[in-house]
Amino acid sequence: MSEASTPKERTRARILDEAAKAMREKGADGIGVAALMKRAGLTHGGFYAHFENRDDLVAHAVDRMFQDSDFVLKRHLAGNEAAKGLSELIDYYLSEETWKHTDRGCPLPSLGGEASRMPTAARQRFSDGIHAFRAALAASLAALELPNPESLAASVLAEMVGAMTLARTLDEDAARLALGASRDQLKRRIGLPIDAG
Amino acid sequence: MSEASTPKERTRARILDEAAKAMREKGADGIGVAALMKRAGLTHGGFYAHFENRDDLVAHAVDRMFQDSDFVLKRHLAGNEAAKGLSELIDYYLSEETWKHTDRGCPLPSLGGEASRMPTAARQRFSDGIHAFRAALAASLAALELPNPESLAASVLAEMVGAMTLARTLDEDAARLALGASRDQLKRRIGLPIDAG
DNA sequence: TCGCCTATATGATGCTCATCATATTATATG
DNA sequence: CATATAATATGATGAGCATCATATAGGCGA
Repeated sequence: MSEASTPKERTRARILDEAAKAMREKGADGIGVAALMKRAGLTHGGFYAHFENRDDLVAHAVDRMFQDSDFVLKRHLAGNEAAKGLSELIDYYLSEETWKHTDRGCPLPSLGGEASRMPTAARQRFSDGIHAFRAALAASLAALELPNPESLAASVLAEMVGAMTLARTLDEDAARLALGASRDQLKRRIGLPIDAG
Repeated sequence: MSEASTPKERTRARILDEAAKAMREKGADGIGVAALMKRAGLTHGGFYAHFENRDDLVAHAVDRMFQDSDFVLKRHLAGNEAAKGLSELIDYYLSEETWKHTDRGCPLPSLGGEASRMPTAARQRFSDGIHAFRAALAASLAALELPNPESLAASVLAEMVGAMTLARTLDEDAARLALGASRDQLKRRIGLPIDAG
């Protein structure tokens, strides 16, 4: 997942990978230091050679999550015509695959609500991640020559995050409906064709 | 806040009021049994005379939160023309007042992300609350004779929840922009007039 | 006023957690 | 092969937690 030069850096990256997965799946407090280190194939003692304390870990884990998110974002938006990129991104972000795999990709649906209660460093990472996501959407929307691309981008991002948040608390059938509704409405208001399905 | 007949019922209601406030503010795990009972003017021992265990408390506290939310919902939507009611609801739900007072009203922005990780009883309460919210929106949208009111209602709810979730992780200036953007875009797509401001 | 029952308080138990001091293993260098 | 240094392991400490057994207090019928 993450490459690094020294063995220690590789170990640190492994810890962060596991933390990023576990926290998206179980919440920021959902995994303790000992359990996390075990998942990384280590014991709890070595933890403080890699991080100042648990808060420091959380902040860097949030970074790691937004790296995943950015990767997906760029995979769809970059090197695609704007309309196609946006359509693909909406379909992927609001897919049943994404619904199922709570430990991957964008941290906002699973941890967005907790972000405001996190220590400053982690919270700042969320803030930066949101701005970057919104800016990427705004650029694509501007390319489509839609009016107020900045405002529309904020609105689109809000709906994407909200729809997945809600869908994840619903059972599978209700989630399917909610996700489909937001995929359709989002494409409609961006002026994209709506595929049957 | 809540009335009841026997003293014990009044005590229980007080505990639930405090739990509902504290959990919206600090997260579902943000307050322990002892601290909660102290906020209600009691000590920790009596807790189990009112609730089976902590999970039971959480489930009923979520109920209590959706009662607050429903009250606000109906205050705006009922006994108002549909257009006016929706406009007021959007303005209130996405207001800076709501942004500040994390311990009041709808639990979805603060706890929506955690809901999927809660025990079944609490999670079911969230699911019911979402359906009721969506149905109320759909009824108002249908009165406006908009196409696909059910789908639109799901989409509008998603944007409302997502916008407040994101705004709460942003600083005040960025939050103001995000909330304003979603207020405008929501009204635009519902065909409501957009007030200057 | 006396005793009963309901509601709340005290105190204890066992668990999980973050953190740290110290020991041990692994790696690299001479 | 020996030694120094870096990386991880062991074990302990103290705090906070949910839960429960038991004790006390406070209102109500006699």
